[in-house]
Amino acid sequence: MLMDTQIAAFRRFNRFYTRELGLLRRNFLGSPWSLGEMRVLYEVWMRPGLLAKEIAEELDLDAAYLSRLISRFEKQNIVRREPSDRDARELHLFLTANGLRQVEETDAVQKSAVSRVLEGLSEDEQVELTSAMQRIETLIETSRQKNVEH
Amino acid sequence: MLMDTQIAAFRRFNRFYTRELGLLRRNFLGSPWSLGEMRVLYEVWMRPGLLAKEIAEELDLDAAYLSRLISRFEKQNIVRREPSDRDARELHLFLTANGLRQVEETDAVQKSAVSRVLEGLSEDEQVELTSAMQRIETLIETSRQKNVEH
DNA sequence: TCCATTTAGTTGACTTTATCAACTAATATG
DNA sequence: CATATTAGTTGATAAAGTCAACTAAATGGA
Repeated sequence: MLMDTQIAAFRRFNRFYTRELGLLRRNFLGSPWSLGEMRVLYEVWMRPGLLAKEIAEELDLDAAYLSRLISRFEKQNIVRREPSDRDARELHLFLTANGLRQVEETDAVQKSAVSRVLEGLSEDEQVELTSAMQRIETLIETSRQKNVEH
Repeated sequence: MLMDTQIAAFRRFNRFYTRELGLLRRNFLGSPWSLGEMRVLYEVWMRPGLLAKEIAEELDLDAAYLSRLISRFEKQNIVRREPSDRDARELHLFLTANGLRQVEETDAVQKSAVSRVLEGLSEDEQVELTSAMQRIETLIETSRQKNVEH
């Protein structure tokens, strides 16, 4: 059984990538938002009209925490809440024009942070890197399926 | 230039793996420590006699925050501080016997959490997964070298 | 139709995590 | 020796996250 080596490699990667994500995170400075805030805005950006509840599920955030985040975004004129026609409890979320502009700016900053890493590699290596990432996603999803089935 | 696709894939992976690490994190429940605490203890475990300063650099933690973490560990009889002979400002850190036992227990829990993911895969896939992880580490390190040079 | 239950979101109180600046004591350096 | 630097601590806060109680609306029977 090679399992033990595999486990060690897996965990080493987790430590490595935690640090790596931490480094990238510093690059978000310049952006006015934390990683968590950015991910909420990213969801609203990608799927306009989303409900808070759906974001909470997607990102596994506490409803109370999220509600406060969104209130703050609304006060700052970044996000707009729009009552649902079919269910008055629901509030659909949208970026305001102002919010869209800010999110796009931040997105560009993050893009260039990632870009800087890729630029340190040859084109072949770039493909290798992102292929490896895609492979990991696929394999972990595969494993999750198996674990859910049972 | 494929760059844009690469950037998108890279960032998708970052989002994916952030979530993934978040899930693993929940599994640490059962362990009495947060991810940050665990990483500090892990450092002391792996490199007995370490200084707080070295941990702060390694994990990029605030000195004040770390100082308090360590004080708490000391109160809980998990970590012991030992003044350095050559420099009285320095405090070498060690796990106590009690601390060692607890860290080992937690380590086993984490191992089995990772193990569960691997078990959802065939042996070939397991190797593929951890190879992809190692490849990513190597490539990102390579890129870092290039970026540091300049 | 009524009533119990569930659901989306909010609010208050609180804990944990993290940051910043000011500080002490020890060491290093010119 | 005098000044600057360093390891670590402390106080004051801020930011992030959690939990329970709550409101208002919708749902699903009996």
